Amino acid sequence: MDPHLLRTFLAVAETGSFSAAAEQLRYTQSAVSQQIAALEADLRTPLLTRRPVALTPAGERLRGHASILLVRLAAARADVTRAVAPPGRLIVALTPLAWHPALADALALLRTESARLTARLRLAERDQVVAAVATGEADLGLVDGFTAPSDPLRLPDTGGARAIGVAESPAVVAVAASHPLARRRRVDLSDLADAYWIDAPAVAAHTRLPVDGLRPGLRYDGQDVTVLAGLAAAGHGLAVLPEPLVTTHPSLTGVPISAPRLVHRVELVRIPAHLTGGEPAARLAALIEHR
Amino acid sequence: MDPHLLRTFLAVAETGSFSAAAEQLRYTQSAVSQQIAALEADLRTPLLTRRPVALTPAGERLRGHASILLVRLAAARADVTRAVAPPGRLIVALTPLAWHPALADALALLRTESARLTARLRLAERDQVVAAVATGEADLGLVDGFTAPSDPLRLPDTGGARAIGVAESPAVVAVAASHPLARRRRVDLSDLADAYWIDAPAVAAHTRLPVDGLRPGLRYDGQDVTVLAGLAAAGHGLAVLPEPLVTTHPSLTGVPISAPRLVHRVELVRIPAHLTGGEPAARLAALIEHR
DNA sequence: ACACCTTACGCAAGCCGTAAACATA
DNA sequence: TATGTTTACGGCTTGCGTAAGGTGT
Repeated sequence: MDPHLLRTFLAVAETGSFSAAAEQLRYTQSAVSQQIAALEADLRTPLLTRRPVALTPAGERLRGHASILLVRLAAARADVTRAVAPPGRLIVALTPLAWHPALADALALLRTESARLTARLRLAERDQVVAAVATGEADLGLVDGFTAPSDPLRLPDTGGARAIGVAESPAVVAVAASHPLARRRRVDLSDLADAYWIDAPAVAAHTRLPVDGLRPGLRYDGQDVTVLAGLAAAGHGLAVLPEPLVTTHPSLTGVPISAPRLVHRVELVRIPAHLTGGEPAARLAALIEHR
Repeated sequence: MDPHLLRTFLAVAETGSFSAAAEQLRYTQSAVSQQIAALEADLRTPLLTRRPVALTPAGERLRGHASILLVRLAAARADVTRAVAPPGRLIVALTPLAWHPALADALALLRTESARLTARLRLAERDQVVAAVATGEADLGLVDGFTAPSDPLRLPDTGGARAIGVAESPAVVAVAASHPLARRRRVDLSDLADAYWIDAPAVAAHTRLPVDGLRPGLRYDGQDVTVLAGLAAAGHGLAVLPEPLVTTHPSLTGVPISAPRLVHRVELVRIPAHLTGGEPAARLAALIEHR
């Protein structure tokens, strides 16, 4: 169970191909084959079926562990290595829907305080945001999701990063103004099982909505919220979105959700130990928390 | 950051000696030296001071990460490997104070149900109990600790094990019946900062009591609750213990604690995925939970 | 001087790449 | 037959042990 082997195992699992994984990791196809064979020999269990390449049940379990392990390993390295962070650096990773104008304000204030601050925002998926913070690639993270009111988000276990809620807003079903649903006062999500939904995993992990059986009609793989809103406005399907976002979009109507009780929640992700000093990241975290 | 290197690093950190670590891991002293050197070269940071051997700040941080990583690695291996658990096996790991007669009853009931069940109890420290469950060495774990009422125990992050509370009882200060304190109706822990305490880390992690400055007068390194109670009864010092335990001991008096609010709490540790079936462990968990 | 960690060096095992063999759609 | 994984084999690297060399108490 060398971390090296776990990394190539993950690559194979993700790409679904030995050769693609080899190319991605700059190995030969043969090396990947040997590494997988070594891993299977070590665990005395087949992890993948070949032709087609797919995960066995044991492989599925290993996949979950492996991704966590590799992040924690990187986090450990970052935590030990990180001696003195470059003082003028501030990298914030965030999911698209975690964006809030207040963040812009806080950043602006920060830039007036510290003369030459190089701030950088990076959009990414939720798991990648948490991983980036854990590994020190980002100094701060903002992630979002839909949960029951005041329930924490169920984030993946990754490194020693901690998350605290910083904002909650009502969740609504966003529909085109012309849509019949737009005239409803409120709606129960389970009544909409037959409707078509816009699946935009890179924007909002709709998969995690606490309602099963929602049928995706159109899939959008980009990260731009505007595009998603535009698709909904054009009548391509429904989407659950935070209410403030829908309100600012003229051709969208937000229908309150009667059940299940659902809010859009934003959480700030940070590594406790590394934000005690007066670094820009600590300052920004404080600004966001006590907004 | 090979797991191999992490393991020897931990051994050196624990033993405080390269040669002792080498002996423990069946290496030569030279190999350990080379491994530590490799680790330090990889991380570009000194982890240990030699002569005397002690952890640098970076080493301290790595120690925390390494122990978690190794447990998770073992947990991953166990989770993937564990194909079919031997049906008649049931290993329960527990901390000494997590014992409860109800556990004996549940086990007895289980043995009447399953004809040939080989049950086994293993006493260990709290972290080791969690680790044993995570790695599959134990099927079920019971850990205890002192917290505020209905607060969960702050367990170390180890593997994918989950803990749920199964019992709470009042915490009292146990003193010899002849002790002046025995006549008090109740007592504030912070008033007892000057008293002598019995430090028994293997029985109860008193270090974790939410009160600082308690001065240990006598240290007991065994795991036997009876011995600890006996020491308290003999007047060697005070000890915070669960009230039921003190009540059953004739020569001990339990003085209720007025502040801080404190209870003795027992939690059941288990791996969610592996207890869905009708295995003995799942059965026992259900019996304990719904007692 | 002694205990203990580090360095030098040789050997064995591990690991990757090339290339040929093999399997499946 | 084409695509893609496995096996065979050679060369290089890694990592341990033995033994000699430092270094602080």
